[in-house]
Amino acid sequence: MHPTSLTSQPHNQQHCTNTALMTANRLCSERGVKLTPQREQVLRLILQSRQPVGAYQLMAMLEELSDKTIAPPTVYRALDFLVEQDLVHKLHSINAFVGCNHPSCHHQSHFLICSHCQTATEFDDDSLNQAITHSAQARHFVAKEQSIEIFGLCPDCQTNTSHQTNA
Amino acid sequence: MHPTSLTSQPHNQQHCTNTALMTANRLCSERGVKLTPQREQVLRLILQSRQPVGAYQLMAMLEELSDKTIAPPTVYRALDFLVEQDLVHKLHSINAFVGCNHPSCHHQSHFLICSHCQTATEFDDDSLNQAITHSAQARHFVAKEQSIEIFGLCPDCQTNTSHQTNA
DNA sequence: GAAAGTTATGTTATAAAGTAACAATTCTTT
DNA sequence: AAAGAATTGTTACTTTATAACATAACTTTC
Repeated sequence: MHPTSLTSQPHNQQHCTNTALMTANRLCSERGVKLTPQREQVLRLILQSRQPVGAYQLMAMLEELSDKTIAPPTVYRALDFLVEQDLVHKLHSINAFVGCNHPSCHHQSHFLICSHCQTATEFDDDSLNQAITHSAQARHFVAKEQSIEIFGLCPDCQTNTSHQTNA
Repeated sequence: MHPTSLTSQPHNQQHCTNTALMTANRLCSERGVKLTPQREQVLRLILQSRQPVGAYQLMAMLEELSDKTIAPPTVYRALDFLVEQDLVHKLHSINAFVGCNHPSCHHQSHFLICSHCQTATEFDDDSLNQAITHSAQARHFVAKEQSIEIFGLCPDCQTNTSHQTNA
């Protein structure tokens, strides 16, 4: 397993989150930007969630935790920062956010999103990257950003054909 | 050029739209579903637009044309139908809709979206499809749908570095 | 061809997602 | 301590999308 992983597998969730937060702190410090308590809190909530989380879900969680009203800009600013720093990715198809798997290097990321349990698995496949680069070049298109989201059934949910959400 | 193309290149726009509408009508009839005047109108507006169109833009256009109030569900229902029938694709990153290039076959589609002129070019690259299938399979994931959106600069906007929107 | 069923559309209201603008605060630097 | 910059708080609003129910239009079937 990647030592700086920011996302969860069904093992030691708490440990992973902590490791990821430490990595995030280190990266921000190296980059001369600030992972303020508020930003770190949002990141923690995203990391602790098994599924991608929506901005308004995060708002509700923050309100629970702080016992005061949180307005949308508070969350969106934190998210903007985290996405900017590649600590979090946005899944456009479902308007939700997930922790980045390997935030250390600036990389292209792709997602497998399970339609059944909503788990999003990040992956970064070289041949896929090459295919994209090649496709773009063949069309004289200069590619900058990408959003690659694949829906289907994760390994667990293929066998568990039942109604459980795996949540 | 593909005989059943539903999208535009900077040539005979009107002709392309008409051809695409005929194809759409044929397909719907073959499939036993109805391309009602309202649905066809929405499709026409999408086809006639050079850029991807938002739902509320379509609403405004419909109001202009019909001179009466159009409510969101009217547009969204038509869009749902058109997307369902693969006559239109939704670009999730920008919440906008584009006509499908080759609606005849159920295919995977990918998009190059120009950050400068907002033009969305649909393409369907075999090696990219294979890379995706391979990536998914390697992770024991059963892929069903996909949303592949690549942002960057289209050929025109690389040379035209200026402020014009190419619209 | 009228009654029943189905599909499509109209209408009202509201939910969900995201941002603009400005005020207050805190953190930094001098 | 004062000035400047970054962050957070607050209010209001925009944009995107859907739920729920009423009405109208097609389509069988008898």
